[in-house]
Amino acid sequence: MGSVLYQSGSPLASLHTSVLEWYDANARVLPWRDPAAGPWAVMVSEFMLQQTPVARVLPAYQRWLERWPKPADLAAEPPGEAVRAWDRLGYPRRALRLHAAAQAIVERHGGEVPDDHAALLALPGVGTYTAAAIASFAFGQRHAVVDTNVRRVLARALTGVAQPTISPTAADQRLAVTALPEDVRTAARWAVASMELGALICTARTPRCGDCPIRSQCAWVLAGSPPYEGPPRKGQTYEGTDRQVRGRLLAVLRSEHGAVPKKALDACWQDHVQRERALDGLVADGLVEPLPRNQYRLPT
DNA sequence: AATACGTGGAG
DNA sequence: TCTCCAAGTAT
Repeated sequence: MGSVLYQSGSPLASLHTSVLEWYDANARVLPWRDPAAGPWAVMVSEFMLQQTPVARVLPAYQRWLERWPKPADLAAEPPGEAVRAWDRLGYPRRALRLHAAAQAIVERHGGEVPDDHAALLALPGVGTYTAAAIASFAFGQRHAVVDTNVRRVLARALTGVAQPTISPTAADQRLAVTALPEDVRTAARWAVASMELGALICTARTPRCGDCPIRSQCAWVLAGSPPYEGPPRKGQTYEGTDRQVRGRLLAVLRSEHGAVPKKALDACWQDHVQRERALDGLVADGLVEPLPRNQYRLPT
C-alpha cells in the first residue's frame, strides 16, 4: 500500500513533513536524546518514563546513569539498590525489571544493549512499546513506536476522533504502521517527533491546536473537533488501595539500609488485614525480602 | 480482556 | 478540592 501513500504531495507525506519540521524547531532538549547518551541511557529513560512524567524522571535518571553507566554496573548490585534508587518514580516493579534486564544483557548480550527488536522484547520489563522505542531511538531502526501520545495523535489526525480507545488495540498498531514513513531514517525521526507532538501540543486534556503544525490536515479538527464519544474513562482511586499501602511500606524500607522490624512497618497502616496483604504482595513480587525474627529489607 | 501496579503535578 | 492522567508491562 505504501507507494501511493508516500508520493510527494500525498496526505501522509505532507503530515510527515509538517511534524518533522515542527520537531526540528521545537523538540525539548532531553539528556537521553543526546546522541552521545547511548542505548543504555535510552533504555533507562524508557523504563522510567513508563507511566511517569518527564519532569519527575529527570533527576532520578541523572543519578542512575551516574551510578550505573553500563548495564554491568547495575547488574553487579543487589536488586534492592535499584529499588532504592528508583526513589518515588512509582511502580517500583519497573526497577526490579530494569535490574533483571541488566543482568540478562550481561548474560546474553555481553553487557551491551541488544539492537535486535526480538532480543529487546525478550528482556524483563520490555514490552512492545519499549522494544520499538529502544530500537528506534537508540539504533535508528524503522519501527512503529506506539505509546499513549502517538495513539492520541493518530486518533485525532487520521481517525478524526477526540481520544483514542481506552486501551491499546491491534488497530492502533496497524494505523501506526501505515503511517510510518518508508525511509528508515525518516521513520526514526517520525517516531520521536510524533510522540513529542502528542506530549507538547496534541495533549490529552486541552490540546493546543492553535500551535499545531498539522491543524490544517487534522481529521479531527476538520470534522469540527467533535467531543469524545465512548465508554467513560474509569478514574482510578488511590486513597485506601493496596497500592497506597505498598507505597508506604516500601517508603520505609527504602529509607532504612538494614533490616526493618515489622513493628516499624505496622505503623504504616491501620488495617491489619490490608497491611498484611500488601506486605505479602511486596514479598511475592520480590520487592521485599523477609528475614528471620520478624524483620524485612529490600532484596539483596 | 480486564485488572493490578505508585506518585504527584496541573487545571 | 478533586479529577485527570503521565514514553506500559505482566498476568
